[in-house]
Amino acid sequence: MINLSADERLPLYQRLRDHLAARIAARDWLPGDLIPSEGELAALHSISVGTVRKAIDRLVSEGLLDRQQGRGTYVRRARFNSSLFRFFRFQSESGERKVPESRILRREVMPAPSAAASALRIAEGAPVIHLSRLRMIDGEPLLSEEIWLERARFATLLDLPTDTFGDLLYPLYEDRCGQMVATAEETLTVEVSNSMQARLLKRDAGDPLIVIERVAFDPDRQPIEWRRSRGPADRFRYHVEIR
Amino acid sequence: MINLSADERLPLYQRLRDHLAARIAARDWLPGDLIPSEGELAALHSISVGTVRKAIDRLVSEGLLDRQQGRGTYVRRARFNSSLFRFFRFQSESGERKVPESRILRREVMPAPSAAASALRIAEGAPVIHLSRLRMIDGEPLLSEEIWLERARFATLLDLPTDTFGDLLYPLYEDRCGQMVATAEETLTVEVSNSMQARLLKRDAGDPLIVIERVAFDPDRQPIEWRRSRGPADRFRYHVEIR
DNA sequence: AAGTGGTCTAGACCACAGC
DNA sequence: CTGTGGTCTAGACCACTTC
Repeated sequence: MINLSADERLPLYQRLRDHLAARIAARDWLPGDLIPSEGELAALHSISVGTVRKAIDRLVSEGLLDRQQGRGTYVRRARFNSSLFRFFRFQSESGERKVPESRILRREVMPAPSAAASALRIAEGAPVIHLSRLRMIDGEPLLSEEIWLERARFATLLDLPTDTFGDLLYPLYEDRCGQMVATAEETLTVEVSNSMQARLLKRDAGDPLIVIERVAFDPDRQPIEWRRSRGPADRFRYHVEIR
Repeated sequence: MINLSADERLPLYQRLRDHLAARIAARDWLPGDLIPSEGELAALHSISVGTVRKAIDRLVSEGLLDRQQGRGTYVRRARFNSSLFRFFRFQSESGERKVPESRILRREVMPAPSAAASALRIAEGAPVIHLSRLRMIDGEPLLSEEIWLERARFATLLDLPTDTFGDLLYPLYEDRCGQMVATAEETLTVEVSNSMQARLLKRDAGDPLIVIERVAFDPDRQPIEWRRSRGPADRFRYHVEIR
């Protein structure tokens, strides 16, 4: 039997949820893996199957797990197709969505600026990796991104040539740094572009930009990445359902 | 005992969910009302409490019900305090949120323009009520709204002086027209203001605007209102959680 | 003290996947 | 056929609200 160590005042299913989330975060099970069956988990922790079900229900609704009747319960593969598809429309919507091309413009280690430090919950001035990146579709620039990562977690990124990063960062984080993005929070605002941003995005200075600030969390709810992306507002479109 | 009539192949909790949702749509219980306790519902339909709980869980996660431990389960009040609070920030965030003042600038009956007709799923040119409305906080204009309503449903609005409409339309729809808004869909884009919009919102022509197009649905999922609102982009802020 | 929702258990049976 | 998740039951005890 394995102990659920967390705060005893919390309900059992909550503690099991946290325990499972931690095991996923620790890459005990990788995305796509089958986790133990409900019965096995119940026996393992000496709790009832109903309680295990409730913990798993939570993780499914949080998007970490995926049930399949008759087969079992899987760790879900992270599929953040990036903010691009949620927030921007493309004229070239001819059928399939393409993954936008990415170009890393800059990579440096620096002391964490205060906004990045507070988003990542680390000390101001602690060493971070800063990336500048431009994302394009059909050669047209759509997002200019500034990305901050705690150096301790992502040191292996520094050994890799930036032109081998590929078009998506999150798979790179998983493969190279063992860091998995599970959820994220984004805040959108509108800004007027300065001349540098305008040049990057091939717009005119003074044109409106959408600014997307994102904090990405691992399955343990620790913030691991902070980024600020800017894209031309004329391409922006966002749809919500409210209830 | 009351029969859950729906398709017998569906799980019991699903059929109960549908039954309860229908009773809410039929205004059997009004927003704010206490529904019968879990035990009462179980006895009423001769099913077990666990099954009732699961049905109620669904409705809670769909936003139709609201549980309060020790008190009971309530029909959730539609609290669309307008897009204002979801999409805009206020400097005067000192404590409580105020309901913005509203001024109806214009009310007319007209043939439905094609965008309104397709959103409301009525014939193009069918008679609709068109309202223009300005929403302000502390005297500062924040949203300029154009609203379209099917005349058949909302005819009673035409008998009411517009200066008695009050600051919120949805309570008015409920009280005067028996029309209840349950859900909505919104699409956000960015536009550059023309001189008329700029004057209304006290900005300069050419300043960026957030455009919010909303279709509001009744509990039966029929569209009942279409509106297009414009607000100054410098006040815009939107937060999403992704998973 | 009585009534409500919240947690937890133990077990039955069903539906589906895979051998 | 076996093992998995999905549905449903019946009942215990806890935590909170109200009177």
